[in-house]
Amino acid sequence: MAVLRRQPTACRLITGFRIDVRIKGKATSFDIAYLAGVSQSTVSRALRGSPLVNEETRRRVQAAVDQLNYKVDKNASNLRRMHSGTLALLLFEDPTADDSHINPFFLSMLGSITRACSKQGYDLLISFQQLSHDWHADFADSHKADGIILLGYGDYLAYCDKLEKLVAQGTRFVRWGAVLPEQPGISIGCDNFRGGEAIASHLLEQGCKRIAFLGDASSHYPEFFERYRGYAEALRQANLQAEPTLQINAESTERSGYEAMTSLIARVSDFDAVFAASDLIAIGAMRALCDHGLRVPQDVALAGFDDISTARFVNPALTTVLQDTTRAGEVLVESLLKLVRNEPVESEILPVKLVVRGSSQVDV
Amino acid sequence: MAVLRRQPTACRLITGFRIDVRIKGKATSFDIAYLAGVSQSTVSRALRGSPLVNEETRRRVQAAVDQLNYKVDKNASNLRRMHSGTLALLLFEDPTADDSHINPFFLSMLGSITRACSKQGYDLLISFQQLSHDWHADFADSHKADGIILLGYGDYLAYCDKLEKLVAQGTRFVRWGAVLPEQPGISIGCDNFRGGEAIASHLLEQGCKRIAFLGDASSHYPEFFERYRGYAEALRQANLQAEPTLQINAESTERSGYEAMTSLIARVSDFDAVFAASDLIAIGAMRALCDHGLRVPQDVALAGFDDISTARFVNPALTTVLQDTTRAGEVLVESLLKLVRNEPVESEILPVKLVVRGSSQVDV
DNA sequence: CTGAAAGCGCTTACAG
DNA sequence: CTGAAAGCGCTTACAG
Repeated sequence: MAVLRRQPTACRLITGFRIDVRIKGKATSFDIAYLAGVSQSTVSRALRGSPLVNEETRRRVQAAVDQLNYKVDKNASNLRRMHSGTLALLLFEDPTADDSHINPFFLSMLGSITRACSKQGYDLLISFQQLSHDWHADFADSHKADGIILLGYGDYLAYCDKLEKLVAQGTRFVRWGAVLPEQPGISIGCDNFRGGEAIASHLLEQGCKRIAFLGDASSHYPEFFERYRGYAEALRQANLQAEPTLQINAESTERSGYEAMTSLIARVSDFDAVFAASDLIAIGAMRALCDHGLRVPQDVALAGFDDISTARFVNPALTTVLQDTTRAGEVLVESLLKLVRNEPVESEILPVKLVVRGSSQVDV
Repeated sequence: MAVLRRQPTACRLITGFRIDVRIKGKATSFDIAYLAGVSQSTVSRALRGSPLVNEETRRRVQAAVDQLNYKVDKNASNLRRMHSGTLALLLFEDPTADDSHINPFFLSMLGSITRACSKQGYDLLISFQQLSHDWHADFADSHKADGIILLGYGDYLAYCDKLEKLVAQGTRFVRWGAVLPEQPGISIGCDNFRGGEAIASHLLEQGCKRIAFLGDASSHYPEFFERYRGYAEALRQANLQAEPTLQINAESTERSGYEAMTSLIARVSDFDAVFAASDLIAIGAMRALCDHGLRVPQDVALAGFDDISTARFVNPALTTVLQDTTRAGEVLVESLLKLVRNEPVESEILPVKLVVRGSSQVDV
């Protein structure tokens, strides 16, 4: 009798659909409905956890689902619900970077973002982008993602107006980076200023007086700039001054750190400490110092920023600033989902922690 | 007149749909059709590059698309085409690993896989998985992905029967790992055996006689085991033998390398070289050697495997084996797409390259 | 609590 | 070369 009541489903079966199911593993909600002896609507309700479904019915549906190893088709579900259930992560790279030069810090962020997404039941779509590309239109518009997380490095000013465009077209996004007034959209970042201040204060406490800064210090790279401003502030409080000759531009790679350090050594002889704007820069700098016969920390104290996992294992171990990437990933995803749900969201600055290791402890 | 001919579209407009378009940025192919003065079918054909469309018509459609910033809805398109346009990457981790302990080598792979995917017009969905989870059913079944790339570490034997299940249920997948006979499915991997052989031969040429191996050497970890077998083969060719006391288990983290090295030092005093099964292990080992007053390479020559970007910048720079991750990513994606298209595919072993640096050059 | 039906935005035979 | 129509597999008002 049940069979007679469900003509459409029976039809599917008669036309060999069941064989299809077996072969391709593509049972539909109609097959579940047939097996459970209910309507397809009820299957859908049961699977979406609707309170309207009777407990006993729900159990029968679940049994059929298990038996056929059924999974709701995301494409159909998303299409109908006009919602993608997916967030997109755009990871920017310098145009020059090859695969192996992605900052491990971003990997760590990637891991925690992925975890945070799946905890919220969202998928994560990842795209590596050159800053120059026309990325701003790509994701949200094609309904692939409900919102975008922007992560990466590169010239901030060059992509600022793309952020404006995103805001203008109503795309939901959050970015990881410096949190400054007047920025378009929502930003989440760590407290770069206090991190820089903490490093410089620590180096001053170690008795260092001439502390070099390796990394860009301009509004093109706001995160490094904030670290620099924190460093300058700590110097000021010690009645010292940040000297332009002690600042060398570097991007966040070991190679760039090596080169910056080499050029500093060539230009200046009386520095007693180096604050590298990232751990990768610091690792390159450490190598350069060593190649030039300078000992860390006896001749030059050294500190980085990020606390990537290698920092603890270089020799000597690297003093640095820990960014809590797990928390960062969660805040990014939570903020973006609030945006998606049209709830109010604020930019947020996450605390950092100074991690002192051998590379800066002069008297050890 | 054109308006009269397109009732359905006109309807959409009358009911305020156009306002929707402006606000939500969701133009549909019907809006494009209206604007271009053609049918929606033609819009779809034009956009999918059908040869059936007149050049002039195609141009008009394109103009409308540009004007409304239209993007094809992937959910609808994929649903209709019964194809997701998406590949999934499952990255396995040890249950113990936290975010910051992901091997940079896998990041590098991730980058090149992402690039290879977008070159082929596919999206990449990423999921970090514990080996223990019920991951095998997750992706392909829910139509989120046309195929799966498996990448990661962990006990091979523990997940081998899950591979069998994947094969049994017809899921398309390729895995990165050791390429061995009798494995279920398609595997792509580097030539771990020759890599291990090359390292050991090189160390022997440097005059080393008692070469330790840091890393698992059992069928639970086939990649490390292949490296170990290569190492043992090189020793054999030099009329030496791999000694069990000189092999210490380690997983691919700096910490594990540090611990393995420490325990080797405690147990054995007369080794003159260390071959670490990965660069991370080597970096941890280098630190442990140093902490115990042993100099690299004067007292102990050291080599790793992978050539992560940090390898060049530790001090001394690390001798290692380069895996071509760019090529690896391409081969993984190409092989998977062949599988998706039901074309024949074979497992493949990619060549490696010995990279000699300071850590193993005893006479420098 | 349940079922029949409309519709999400496309693609693609089918019929000119 | 083009259009009208069916249908991909769901979700959700609507009507019991």
